[in-house]
Formats: sequence, C-alpha cells, structure tokens
Amino acid sequence: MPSSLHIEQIAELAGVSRSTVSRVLNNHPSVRPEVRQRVQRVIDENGYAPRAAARSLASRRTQVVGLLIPRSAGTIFSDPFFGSVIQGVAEAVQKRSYFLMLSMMTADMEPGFYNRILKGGHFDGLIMLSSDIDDPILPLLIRDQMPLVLIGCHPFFQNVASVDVDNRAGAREGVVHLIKLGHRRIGTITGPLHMVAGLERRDGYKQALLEAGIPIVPELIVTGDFTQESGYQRMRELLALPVRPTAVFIASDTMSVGALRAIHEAGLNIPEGIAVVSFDDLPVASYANPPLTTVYQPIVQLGASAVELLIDGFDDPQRRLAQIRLPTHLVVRASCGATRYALET
Amino acid sequence: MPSSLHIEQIAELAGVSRSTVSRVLNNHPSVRPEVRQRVQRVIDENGYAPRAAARSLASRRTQVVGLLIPRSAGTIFSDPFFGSVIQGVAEAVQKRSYFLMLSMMTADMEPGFYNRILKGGHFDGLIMLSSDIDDPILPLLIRDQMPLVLIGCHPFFQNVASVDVDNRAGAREGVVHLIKLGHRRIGTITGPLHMVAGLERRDGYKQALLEAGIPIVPELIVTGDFTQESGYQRMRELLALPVRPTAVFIASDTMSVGALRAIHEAGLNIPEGIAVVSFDDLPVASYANPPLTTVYQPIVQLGASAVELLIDGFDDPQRRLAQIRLPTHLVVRASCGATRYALET
DNA sequence: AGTGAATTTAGGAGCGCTCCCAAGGTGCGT
DNA sequence: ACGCACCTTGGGAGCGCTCCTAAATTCACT
Repeated sequence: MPSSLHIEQIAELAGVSRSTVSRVLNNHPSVRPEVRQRVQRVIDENGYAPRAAARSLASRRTQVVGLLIPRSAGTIFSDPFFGSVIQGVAEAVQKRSYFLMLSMMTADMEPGFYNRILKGGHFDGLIMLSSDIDDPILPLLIRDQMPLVLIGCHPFFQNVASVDVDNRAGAREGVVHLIKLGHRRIGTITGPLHMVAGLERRDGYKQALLEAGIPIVPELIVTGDFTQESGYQRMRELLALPVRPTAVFIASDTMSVGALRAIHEAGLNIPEGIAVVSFDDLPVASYANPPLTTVYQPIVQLGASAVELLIDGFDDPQRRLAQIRLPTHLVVRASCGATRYALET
Repeated sequence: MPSSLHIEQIAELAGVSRSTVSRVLNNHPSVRPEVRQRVQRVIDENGYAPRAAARSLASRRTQVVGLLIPRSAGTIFSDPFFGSVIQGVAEAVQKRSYFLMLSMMTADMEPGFYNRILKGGHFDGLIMLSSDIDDPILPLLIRDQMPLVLIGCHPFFQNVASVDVDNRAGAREGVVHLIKLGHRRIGTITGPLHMVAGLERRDGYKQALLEAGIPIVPELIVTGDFTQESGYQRMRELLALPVRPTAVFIASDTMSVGALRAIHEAGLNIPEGIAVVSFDDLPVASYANPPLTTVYQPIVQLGASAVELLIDGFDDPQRRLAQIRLPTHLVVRASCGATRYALET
C-alpha cells in the first residue's frame, strides 16, 4: 500500500484539527454541517481511510466479526450448505460496515492457538458454526466471556445466543408427509448424532412416527455424517434389509445425492420403489433425479440473523442471550411421490 | 474479552523487560535460551497473547491475508467450487500463522468502500478470486500496489502473480477423449465468456476439434454461466437442435448436474444417447447419475498455492510476479461411455 | 587479570488513531 | 449590553505494542 495520508494531514488540508476529522470519521454529531462537509470532501478527494490498527488500538473496537468453523473442516466445505452460511454472514457483515475474519478450528491445533486467535483481540465478537455438542472450544469461549452467537443451538449451554431452525419440527413435517402418503415402513438416514441438527432431525422423525402410532424400528434408523459418501453407504444398508422400507427420510440433501445413487444402483425407481424426503433444499435438490421433496431451511438467513444478533448485542444486553428459531417448510417435488397420491394433505 | 495481561506485566512476572518479551514473541534470535524459556513459560501460564491492533500499529504488519470475492456473489457461493477454494486458502493461511479476512465485492458497493477496505490496512496482501476480465477493481489494486495474487489468471494484466490451472489443456484433453471415442458432433456448454476460465475451456474445446480436423459448428457452442440452471437450459437448447450432438463437453460439474437433468427429461440415456465430459471433479461428479467423466482440477491446492505465493512474495520479490499453473487430468467415469468403447486411449 | 568484540538486555520514541477535558464561539434572555 | 447556557473545536494523553539505540553483560584471547 502507498504510504497514504494520515488524519493529521487531512486535518491540515481541511483547516481543522485532528479531532474534528476524527469526529467526521465517526459520525459524531457535534460538528457543524458545513465543516463536516468540507472535511468529508477532503477525505473523499484523497481517498483517505483511517488505519484499522490505529483505530482499534485507540478505540478498543475492531469492527471485525469472527466466523469460527469447527474442526470437521475437510468434510465441511464440500457441502454447499456451508457456502451459503458463509454467504449469509459475509453479506450481513458487509451491510453493517463490519469485516469478516474466517477461522477454522483444525484438529491438529497447536496448543496456544486458542489464545493467539481469541485473545489477540482480532474481532469484537464471534459467530460459531454448528459445532459438535462436545466441542471443547465452546466452554472456553463462554468462560472468557467472548461475545458469541452460535449457528445451530447447543443443548447444554442455553445461556448463549444462537440462531437455528426448528430441526425437529421440520423433520417431523417431512415424515408426516410420508405418513400421509400412506407409508408405514419409513427409514431414516440421520446426521451425526454428536451434532444438534443430527439429533433433532432424528427426534422429529421419531415424533412423527409415534404420533401416528407407528412403532419405531431400530434397524430403520441409520446414522450418516452429512456427506454424500455416508448417504450412499447408509442407503445401501437400508436397501439390504430383509424387509426394505417403502420410504426414507434423509437428514440432508447432500446425503440424499449419495442415497439416490445407491437407489439407482439397486435398480429401484423413485418414488415407486422407495420414496424420499430430504432436508435443506439446496440448489441441487431441484436438479436431482428425481427432484427432491425436501424441508427448506433458510440457510443464508441463518448466517445473516447471527450477524444481526451479534452486532446488536454489542450495545443491547437484552439481545445477548436471544435464541432465534427460523421456520422451515416442506417443498414438495417428485421424490416423495405426492404427485401420484396427491391432494391427501 | 477479559482485560487480560499486557506485555509489561508479563515482563515483570518473568523478571525481564518489555523488549525481551517482545523478542520472545517475535522469535528474535538474540535471547538467551534459558531466558526465552522462562518468558515463554510465563506467557503460556497466563494465556497471554499480544493485542493484534497494537502489534500491527507498531510493526506495520497485520498477519492477515484478505480474500476478495468478486461481485457475482449470489451465484458464487452455491457452487461448491468456491467452498473448496476458501478451504484451501483458509488452511494454508492458518498453517502460516496468518489470519484470513473474507470480503465480497458486491455490485451495490458504496463509493468509498474500496478505500475503506483496501486502504484501511486491514491486511498485508490480497488474494482475489477468478474475477471477470473487466473487473474494475483489479486495475485499482494494481495502481495502488497492493500485494496481490489472483486465483485464475488474467489475460491483460500479466504483471500480477496468479495461480490457475491450464484450463485450455484440460478442456482439450476432455474433448480429445470424446473424439477418441468416435464422436464427431460434439457440443459444449461454456462458462461465462467474461471469465478467463470460461474462455480458455472453450478454446480448449475448439483446439481439440481443430486438431482432429473436425469443423467447428457455432450452434454447438452455447454459453452458460457455471450455474446448474444455465446447464439445464443450455442443454435443452442443444438437445432441441435439428441434428443433436452425440457428445457434449460441459465446462463445470455444477452445470453438468443441471444438464443431466435436461438429458433425463428428454428421455435420453447417457452415454448411449449423448456422452458427457465435464470439468472440475467436485465430489458431486462421482455421485451423479451416471458418474461424470470430468477434468480434475486441484481446487483446494489452487487456494493453498495462492497463499504460499502471496506470503512468500512479502519478502521475496522474485515470487511477486510468478504465474503458477497447476496440472489437470481426466478422470474417466461412466458418463463418457469409455467403458464401452474402451481401451482406444 | 585486562582489553576489545560480540552478545544480550533495557528503555525511549513512536505507530495513527480516539477520547477526554478545557477553551473558544454562539445565541438567548434580560 | 451583559451574562449564562450550550454547541464546537483543539490539544494532551494514552491505547499496547515494535524497533532502535545505547548500556550492560558475557566471552575469547592476549
């Protein structure tokens, strides 16, 4: 970067003092409009921007929001889900004139990394992506009083702000849909059960069955990990069962893509051979073959809301512990077979 | 954050001066081993980390790398390609003990945003994602001498460091493969032609045909934009042609997913009805139906190399203008039909 | 032991801002 | 006209580090 102008020089050019330029920069009210305008013009003409480091040091604010992505990193990025969350966060952060610092918690984290990144004062607050239930970082963050918003709520730490969808209700709606279509033998491929989303969606599945008086059959519940590969493998297991399910609820679209492959390989048609309801409504859902009936969740908005909550919480203690739940809804496409049974809902 | 210790207090606890602690912090050689050890122990015991702002202000380095994602943001994040690039960048940055600042160039950028983000001294250097050829930001960055590495090279600004794959050679290999399988009437769905990747892959397609003495038929070349939707629409156009191509080269896996759908809807089999070769080798490629023959590009590594180049360039002027090209290779799966014609390669 | 060079340490002077406090202006009421 | 609010403005004092210079220490060698 060119050694650009400093605040003193802008002040001189505008014929005012350092302090006044600072006030203009920070939208402090007590500057005469005409002076403000004059200073602003000098700032614009010279493309001046205050040095972030100096500003942060003096003001003890960074205008940066951190986004912490938990350890399962490798698998995480290939899932478009995360791309969308990041997009939501990035857009919202920008809208509030903040910056975004991205950080991954890798497994092979050197000890002291936690301190380096979190005590270095790199950001004013942190958004943490749906972590494992037993993520060791979370308790540390809470202990250290880091301003924090979780994307994906946590079952134990209720005293932390979080944004999530109602996974259980969403999953339930998807499975109820299958039940209404006449299915009784419904399997599920769950997410990892050390994640809240995995647990809650499985519980929604169970709830729907129980409410309909359908017994829960353990072998119809198989555990995936949100990857295509696991969707493929777990679906093969379900299809190898002596008595095959007639429908399956899969806890993410990404797993469904893998599952569809297993179903095709088995020579089954969808939905005749087996009906599928999925979760997420990623772009791929409508381009799958057949298009997936799936529980929509507002992924971008999840990220955006987390940012709002975090930044608002900086000066509004009330919002500091808010737990926001965004609604889901079922998107009916071909994979559930509703078009054939139709109208029963 | 708790008002943690400062360097002076660490110094006092260790019985040395501020300066010595600073030397330990920055791995300066001239500290006696025993002193270094003692100081380090005090640092560790207290979980001390220097404040980034103070350090940056004094040292004029931030230890932050910026990642600039160009305007087409909305469409960009749904593509897992970007997730992988970000992953590569994030991992590499971490490995070098740098931090990553993510920033999007939105279309509705307030004037002055450029200055705020780029002159604020938020980062030591910038990685810019495969931008449009006529991206207005790039010339500004070069003018302002921002340390810069492009992911995806630029045809005009050759005096900028960049990391890319040889798109043309990769595409050529894919199309040559189709030609070897006996196809003569080969269509292509290109990427957007205002992007280098779009152009180069189209050129690779043309080159393969020309080298084989196959005339280039304009209506067989349709222009997509790397989205599923465009893959779907453009493929419909190709299939609606009076004389349909027997094979198609699609410039990205994401577009191929859309294209597969169009092919299925048209009641065609793959590869018998139409053979498909794609580009990227995203995870979805091996789970598509049928699995895609596709040109692998090392996406994560692309991001990682960009980081290496940028950081190395900070003190090695030689690397400042390097243009790295990573190799691609063809991954043969079912969609090209090679398993039937086989062995001819 | 004594000298000089090399190594290690301490402290001063900023880095470029914000924030506080006090000084200077302005307008009102009487 | 005068005084007393209130609104603006200017300058000092840091924010918590790094870097430079000079002093203190160590060590090798005579």
